[in-house]
Formats: sequence, structure tokens, C-alpha cells
Amino acid sequence: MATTAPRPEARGGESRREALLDAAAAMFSAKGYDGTSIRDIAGAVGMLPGSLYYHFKSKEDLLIAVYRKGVARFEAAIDEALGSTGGDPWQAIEAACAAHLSILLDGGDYARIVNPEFVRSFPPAMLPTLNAERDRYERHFEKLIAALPLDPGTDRWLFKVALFGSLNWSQTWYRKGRYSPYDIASAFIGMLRQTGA
Amino acid sequence: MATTAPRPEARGGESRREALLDAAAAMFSAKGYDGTSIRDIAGAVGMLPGSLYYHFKSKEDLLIAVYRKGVARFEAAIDEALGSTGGDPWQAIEAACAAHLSILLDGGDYARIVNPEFVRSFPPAMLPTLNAERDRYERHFEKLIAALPLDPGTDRWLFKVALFGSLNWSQTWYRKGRYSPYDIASAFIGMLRQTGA
DNA sequence: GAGGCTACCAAACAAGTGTTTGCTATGGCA
DNA sequence: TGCCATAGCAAACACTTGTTTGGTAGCCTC
Repeated sequence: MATTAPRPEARGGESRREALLDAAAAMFSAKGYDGTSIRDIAGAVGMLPGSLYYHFKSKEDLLIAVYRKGVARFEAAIDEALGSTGGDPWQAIEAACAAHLSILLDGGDYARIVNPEFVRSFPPAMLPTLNAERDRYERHFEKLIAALPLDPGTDRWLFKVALFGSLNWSQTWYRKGRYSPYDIASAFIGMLRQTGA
Repeated sequence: MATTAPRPEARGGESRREALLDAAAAMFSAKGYDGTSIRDIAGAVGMLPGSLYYHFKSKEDLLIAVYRKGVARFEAAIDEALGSTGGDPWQAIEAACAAHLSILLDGGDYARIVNPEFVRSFPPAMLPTLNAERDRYERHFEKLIAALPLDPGTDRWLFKVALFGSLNWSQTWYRKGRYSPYDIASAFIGMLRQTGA
């Protein structure tokens, strides 16, 4: 919970804003956007509700900031994963999937918020802003899929949504222990791999 | 919206309860559980908020009733689909997937509510009740997967969650027109089918 | 035609919501 | 020493929420 905050009581500049973000991410992911009140979030960092409005101009503004941080984590993870992969396209996409899963499943509270099905519970007015953010991320995968040697008849777009479905759905059933993110990525890609091999 | 209601102004017995369920399903699926108020639902059928409590003892009670109807639609659909299939296990699961998708994507408002990611936005106390309902449904698919001739190394449980992920995720991207539920089921099973064939 | 059941109205209740406002203690800078 | 931005407190505002309560019009039955 307490990140590496300098001192709790310090009149600390950027760290207070960061603490609010952490608290918001934790409570949004645990109780949903509507289920979390400004009072909850402010209270979690020892602040009064009104004071939060010094740092964020609205509750929606706070959510957007949390969401952006979430997407950034995913992007950083696959950037790193793709940096250390050879030229084999199947190996590349497996690495990207493993990175995606490791953030989705063990990436903390920020990651849980990026799930589109979670996003549906947000105020509809925010959807365009948030989706644009996520679309950019998904384009990395489209490139990787374009490089795969698939059967000629395979619809690559359907391939993408099938893969993304399997990956993102794992949030629903995943529990720590039995499978690692890498196990899952390897198994899923294995099931799809026979195609054209 | 207006189903086949007898007469709007009728002091109608069971049909009024049904009308409330329809309105609740529509609004829950459109604006979420928290985003929908008792006043919205009652107003949609020309009722005052307090009157709704004659038919349902609480908002949660109403949600459970809607959810039950949703699950029932899925079960009826695959029961029917499996009734008219031959002995080929791949054909059977493809038919079940198509039935599942046709309800998920074109089955109206009730179906949208059954999605586990949607359920996460409900009051946590209701989760056990709702999940038990859904687990029973998923067991149909486990049986179908058990009958598939897969590679020896394939983890059938992971196969199930991968397939379910692909299917249920389609709610996120599906738009009427381009692909039919049957197209999607056929393509997804096709991608997984090479295994052991 | 009296009683009771069904289905609903009308009005309120208490609690919680996001947000605004006015004010103040603190610390750096000139 | 005086000034000003920072960061937050304290208290209220206007509104919405799920729910309860008391009453009542219409119908069916005896």
C-alpha cells in the first residue's frame, strides 16, 4: 500500500499526488469506480475529501490519470520483452503475450483497470478518451500477428481478437500459484501454433 | 422495448413483473448496475419507485432475477443446439460455441448481464449466488472438451479457458453485420482444431 | 354488500454522493 | 520583513440513492 513515499506527514509535492493515484487504483480495482467515493480515496491517504480537488479537478480526471498509468505499464512491459527476442515471429508473439499477462495478472491495481469490460462501468463520456489510449497499445500486437506464417485462409483480425480474448479473460480465473503468466502464454500460443507450421 | 405487454394501463398481474424485469435488464446492460436507479426502472414502465417494492423486495433481488433469466437463455440455446448434432466431437463443440455466441451477441439485454466481468461490478455479497448459477452452465462445455481428441500434452482446462475467453471477449468488439455468430465460432474452433487431428 | 386481496400511489426518510467555497498554516524567495 | 505559491482543512451545498410507510382504488369471493 504505502509505496516508497518520502514521509507520510511531509507536505510533499509530487508524492501526495502519487499517493492519491495509488489509493485510487487500489480502490477502483477492488470496489469499482462507482463503488469508490472521493471520501474513501482521500481518507486512505489521510486527507479530507475537499483537499483532493487541489490535485485533481474531478473524479473523472483522477480515473483518467490512473488509467494512463495502467496503459503505460503494459507498453513498457512489451517494449522490454520485444527488445530481447530473436527473429522468430512465434517466439516474438509468445514473449509479448507473456509480458502482457505478467502485467495483467501480477501488475498490481493499475493494470486491472485497463480491462475494457471494466471500462464499461465508467461514465460513458470518458470512453473515447480511454479507448484511444488502449487502441494504440493493441497495435503492437497487430504488427506481430501480421508477421506470423498462418494458413492462407486464416482471418488475422479474428486471430487477434481470439488471442486477446484468451489472454484478457485469464483475469477472470487466474489465481497465483498453479500457472505462471509464461506458462499460460506458452500454452495458448501452443494451441494456436499448429496453424501453417 | 415494449415486449408483448397486454395493455400499458392494465392492472396486470404477472406481466407487470415481467415488464420490470425487461426494463431492468435493458438499463443494467446499458448503464450498469450502479448507474441504474430504482426510479429509472420503475419510471420506464410507468410506475413510481416505491411500487417496485411490491414486486421485488430489493434492488439486489431484482438483479438476481434478471441474471437467472440470462443464464437460462444460454442453457436453453445450447440444449437445443446439442440436440441436433451428430457424434463428431468437433462438430458438437462448434455448435455449442455458435449457440453460445448467438445468445451472447444477439440475445438481448439479459445475456449481456451474465458476463463475469460485468458481474464484478455487482455488490460483492451477491457473487456466490450468481457464480454458482454460471458454473453449472460452464460444465456443459467441460464435457464437450473432454470428448475432444487433443494432443496428449494439451491441458484441457487451459483449453477451456482459452476458448471461453475468445468467445466471451467477442462481446467487446462485436458489431452486427460483418461476422455472424456462426462465422466466429467456426473460425475460432478452426484455429484450435489442428490439434491432434 | 362486506371483507379481503392485489397492485399501486404519494410522500417521506436517512444516508451518501461529487463538488465548491473560504480560510489558513507552511516554506521559499526577494 | 513582506509576499506569494503550495497544500490542505472545515464546512457546507445541492442532489441522488435505496427503501419504508400509510393509504386506497379496483376486483373477486362468499
